[in-house]
Amino acid sequence: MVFVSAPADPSTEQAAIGHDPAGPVEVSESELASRLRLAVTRLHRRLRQQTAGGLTPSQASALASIERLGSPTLGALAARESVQPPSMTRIVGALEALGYVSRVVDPDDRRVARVAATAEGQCVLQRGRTLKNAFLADQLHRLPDEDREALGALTALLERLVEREDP
Amino acid sequence: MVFVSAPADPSTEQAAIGHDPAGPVEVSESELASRLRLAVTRLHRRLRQQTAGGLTPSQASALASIERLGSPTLGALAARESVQPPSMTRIVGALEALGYVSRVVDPDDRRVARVAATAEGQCVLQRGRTLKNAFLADQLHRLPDEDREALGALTALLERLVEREDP
DNA sequence: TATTGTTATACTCTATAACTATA
DNA sequence: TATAGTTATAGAGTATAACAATA
Repeated sequence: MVFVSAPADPSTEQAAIGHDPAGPVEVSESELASRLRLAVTRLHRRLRQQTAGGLTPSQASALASIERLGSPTLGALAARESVQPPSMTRIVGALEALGYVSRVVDPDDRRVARVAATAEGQCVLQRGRTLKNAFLADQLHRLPDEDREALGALTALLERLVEREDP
Repeated sequence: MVFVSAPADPSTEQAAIGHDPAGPVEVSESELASRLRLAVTRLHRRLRQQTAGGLTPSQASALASIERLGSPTLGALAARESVQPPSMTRIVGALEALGYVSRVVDPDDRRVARVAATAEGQCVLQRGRTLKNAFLADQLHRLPDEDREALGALTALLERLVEREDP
């Protein structure tokens, strides 16, 4: 059982999540897939526009993965990010130019390039600075508390969805 | 209160949402915004790859909005999709070439172009055909039931988030 | 003159193919 | 010969600026 909204007060649940006054709805897989796909497409577009000052979405995502993975090889990073190696070369190149990551040739196998976040890169990550969160954070701020909490739980779900290996 | 799995390491994450042994986690707005942004970026990338056979994400999204709005003007559609008018001109042009929408000059104000889905376009929408849902539908199929239900709620939330007027 | 949409152009992100260097 | 990464090139998708048609 998942508590989407505060379970103690079911009367607020309808108001919080979705528009359907009939309450919880059976959602078919394909319809849900379709809606989720559209929502992700649009939200991504909105987020892409918040370009001023920070990293691009790809850069931010890669930087987060770099820190999480430690010192991944460029290939491993590309796989993790669902991107081809040449694309990752460019992304990492940009991050390197910004001073947020460093490239180190692996001593054991000199074909391999390992990527690590610099101190400055870690700063950027930790502070979540990028200004690009402003729009989202503002939207989240306006949500009812239950919705925001639910969104936290469900974002974790989204994350798992993306991180599955089998594409 | 919502019980959220620790976002730090998905490989150790629990199967369903509510059972993190570390206990409840407070989710700050900015951290949540950051995680949601990354998740959306990555998921969008994954979905973008399912290109075979169907519409591009932009086209699918626009087509869905066209049907929902009835016969929107091109400008209204652009606003709804968070895209500039020139971009929408291109997207609609592609959909028109595919035979899924038709452009009609508004008789009252001949500057205005109204866009409507053709019968074939509505077919495409209804059948949710695009093959591109395959990946997502498959992933959803593997989720525990509770998670899938929760995801339905999340999607509704996401939709509302995107549809807000103030950018 | 103001507004709606289009055309022209450029930038970002990503992909595939070909190449370099190590192994 | 096989592998890791890079360079070269091309194709989406979107943006801004300049333009056309209409009001």
